[in-house]
Formats: sequence, C-alpha cells, structure tokens
Amino acid sequence: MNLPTSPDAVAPTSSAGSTTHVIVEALTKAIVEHKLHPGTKLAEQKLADHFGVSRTLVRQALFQLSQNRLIRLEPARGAFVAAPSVSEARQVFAVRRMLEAEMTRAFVHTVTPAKIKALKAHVAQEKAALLKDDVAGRTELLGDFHVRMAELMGNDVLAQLLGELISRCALITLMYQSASAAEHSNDEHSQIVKALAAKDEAGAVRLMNEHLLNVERSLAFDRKVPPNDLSMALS
Amino acid sequence: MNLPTSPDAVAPTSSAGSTTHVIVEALTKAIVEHKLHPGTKLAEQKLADHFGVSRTLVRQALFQLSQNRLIRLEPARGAFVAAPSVSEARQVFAVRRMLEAEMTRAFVHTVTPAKIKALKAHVAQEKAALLKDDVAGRTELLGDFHVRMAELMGNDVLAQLLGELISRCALITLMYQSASAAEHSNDEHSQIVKALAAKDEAGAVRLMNEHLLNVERSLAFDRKVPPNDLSMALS
DNA sequence: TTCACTAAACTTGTATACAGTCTAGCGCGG
DNA sequence: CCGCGCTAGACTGTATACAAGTTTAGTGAA
Repeated sequence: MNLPTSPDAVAPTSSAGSTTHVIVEALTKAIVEHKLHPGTKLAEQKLADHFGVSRTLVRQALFQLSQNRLIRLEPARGAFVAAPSVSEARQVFAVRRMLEAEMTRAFVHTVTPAKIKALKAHVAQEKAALLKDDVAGRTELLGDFHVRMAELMGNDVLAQLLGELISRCALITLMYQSASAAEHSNDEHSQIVKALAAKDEAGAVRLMNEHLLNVERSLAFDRKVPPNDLSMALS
Repeated sequence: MNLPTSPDAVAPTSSAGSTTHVIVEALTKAIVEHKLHPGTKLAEQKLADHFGVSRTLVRQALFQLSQNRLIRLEPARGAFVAAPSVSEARQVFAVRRMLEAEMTRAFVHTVTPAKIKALKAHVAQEKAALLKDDVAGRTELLGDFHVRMAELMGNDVLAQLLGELISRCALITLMYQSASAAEHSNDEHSQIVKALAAKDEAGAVRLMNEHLLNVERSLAFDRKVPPNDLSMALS
C-alpha cells in the first residue's frame, strides 16, 4: 500500500472497517489539502488500483465521504469532489458562529491554566507553520484551533461535529484563503486566548464572532478552479 | 418490499443510492420508534432477506447508520443498535443547548407572521398526537419542532445537523420520556413560540434553554431494556 | 464542416463467491 | 456436577462476476 497519508491525522471517528478508514483519510487529506480540485471525478476502479484494493472498499469510502459532503455522488455517473455553493458555505459559517459563540461562553466558565497553556501552545504551532509557508499544515492547524477548544471542554460530540463542519468548508477556505488572511487568523486566535485567560466572557465571544466573520469575509467566492487529474494528485 | 416506512420522514439527505436509502430510513424509523431495542444485533443476512436484497446494500445502510451513531459496528462481530452512554447523551444535549440558544436568538431577528403561524401549526399537531396517545408520532413531532425552526430560518445545514443530533438522542428520549414529560414539552414549545412572536429575544432564549434542560433532566438514565428479536420488530 | 445517430468501451449498481473470524454446542476430564 | 477445550456452523470482510446505464468515438448525411 503506497499511501501518502500519515497515521490518523484526524480522529478515529467510528469503529468501522479500518481499511476503508485509511482510504477515507487519504482522500479527505487530498481534498482538504487541495490536491484534488472540486469537480474532479473519482473513478472507483482507478482509486481501487491506486490503493491496491477492490472497488468494494473504495465504494464504502466514497459513501462515507459523500455523507461528510466532501464529495458528491451522482447516481449512475460517479463521485466528484464537491464544490460547495456560496449559499451552502454561508450556512456552514452561520452554524459555526452559533456553535462557537456558545462554546466560547462555556469555555470561559470552565477555564483553567492548563487549558490556556494548551491553547497557547497551539497558537504557537500555527505561527511556526505560517513562518515556514507550510500551506497545508497551516490550514489544518488554523482549523484545529477550534476543534482543540472543543476537546479541552471535554465534549467529544462537540469536537467531532465541529471537525466535520470545518473540514466541510476546508474546501472553500483552503481554496481561497490567502497567506495574509491566514496570518490575520493566527493573530485573532491569539487574542481570543488572551480574552479566555482573562475570563472576559463578553470579549471572548465577540472576538470569536468577529474572527469567524472575518474568515468568511476574506473568502473570494468567485474564483474558479478546473478539475484536475486523479492519479497525479494522489501520487 | 414490505416496508413499514412512510415516504421520506426526514430529509433526503444525500443523493446516494435510493435503495440503500430506503433501508436506512426503515431501520432509522424502527430504532427511533423503539421497535428495536439498544443492543439488538442486526445480522446482515437476516436484514437482506427481510428487505429482499443482497447483503451489499444492507452493509451500505449499516455503514451509514453507524456514522449517524444509531448503531455500533463491531469489527468482525456485527452491527448492534446503539446504546448511547449517559455521558454521551449529556454531551449531545450540551451541543443542542449551544446551537439552539443561538438559533433562537437569530430566529427572533428574522421572525415573520408566516413563520410564527407555521410553528403554531406544528405545536397544534403535537397536541393532537398527545391526545391520541400516539407515542411514536408524538416523539417525532416533538423533535421536529426544533428542526422546523431551523428550516424556517432557511438554513438547511443547520436543519440537517439538528435533525441528526435529535435522532441520535431519540434512542434515549424515546426510551425514557414519559407521557407527562411529553405534555410538558408541548407546553414549553408553545411558550417559546409566544416569546418568538413577541420578539422577546432574552425570554425566548431562556425558555429554549430551560426547555432543553428539562428534557434532559426528565430522562431516567438508569433504566435497562433487553435486546429484542430482529424479525419480530420489523414485521 | 457540422450535426445526428450508432456502436463499442467503460463505469456504476447489485449479486454472489470465498476466506478468515467468531460463536455455540458438545464431549472430556477434574 | 462443573469447567475447559475442541469442532461445526454461522457470520463478517473482501474480492469477483455480471447486468444496466453512461460516455465517447466514429461514421454518414445534410
């Protein structure tokens, strides 16, 4: 198996078949890192050949990805990398704002020095990725900041849900987020942590809200990227 | 096909294979209506025979249900109706409170007479189901109230997410919610609508929060129900 | 040259086959 | 009588086979 995927980037999520899970992770990574452009066709046999398994497992993986909205499954035509519409993106961001505003509020009430330390370490990691111009790593880390907050609250359900929402829009954020916008995000994360540390509930919530609005605003929804080749992308 | 399922109770969710979708709907309904108890084994061949298809389609359906957390997939052992733990249930409710508090807030800002009318109609439906002692219908409607709010806001992403959260805990609510608690919920829905109509933001949010806390509190987490027979339940 | 139609190749959707793993029932020994 | 180990059956996990539908390339006529 010549997989470019590192061991379990995201969460082990479900206890489902691990072989399928490997394929899901690899494709998720390829899509989220923008190695596979929206609209690209994912032919079952080609994927099966690439991963060295039968179409059965590939189909299961595609099915799962379609539920995460990372790909679109057109009946009798096949699977394509999803291209979320502008309105869908706005809806996802609206949900994130709802969820994360309240999450921030709750976080302030259960904050501890250890949690603040963990968040600060994460922000530092972001900064490092920014300086290294590591686009893929930077985007993953910027999204993970929000997931990390949920994890630190001890609510796995929340963490997983947020993770899904974030990777669902990673297609868009990754595509359209510039380096300067990323740096801006990193600054805002830092400010949020500061407010959390000070137990400034109103301030933290406001900063989080503005942060998400900024991210949404910084996206250039009108860009177009052509579909690309499957085997090239997974090489 | 002798399916007890009515046409599309929930959302058409994905555009995936429709035959599989039928099975998912039927099983979801059976689980959520408590015809299948937590812990019951779902043998692939038996399900395949029942639905008159091959194991292939059944496996796809089980896979999907495991992602919705309605069933647990144990490697090499099979599928079992999920029995969410107490802590998982509390986490789901915590997420619902976060999401729905903000949803309520936003709803007040975009309220119209037509939306209020729709919600009032829904509450009336709930009442009818309560009077008829229609346990399955009543539980579905009580959950749908929250989904309807999301739909009326025009945010499909929110509506679907909420729907998943609600059916995920339907296992618990249904198991443990008494008739009196259900009536109580109906009352609270009515009060929430009243506050929404008056554009009383703070009041509506407070009522929604208390409502969800009440539902969570009314659950008797210590009851146990034995697994039951598959073919009997789907008859 | 361009459009319409047809046939072949490919792709998906579903069923079936086969191998590895678990479960249950039975017999044997303590 | 109770507990342990073994064998037979059943079930899951993966691969393969086949039918139905879609795409594409090619041919012929306007």
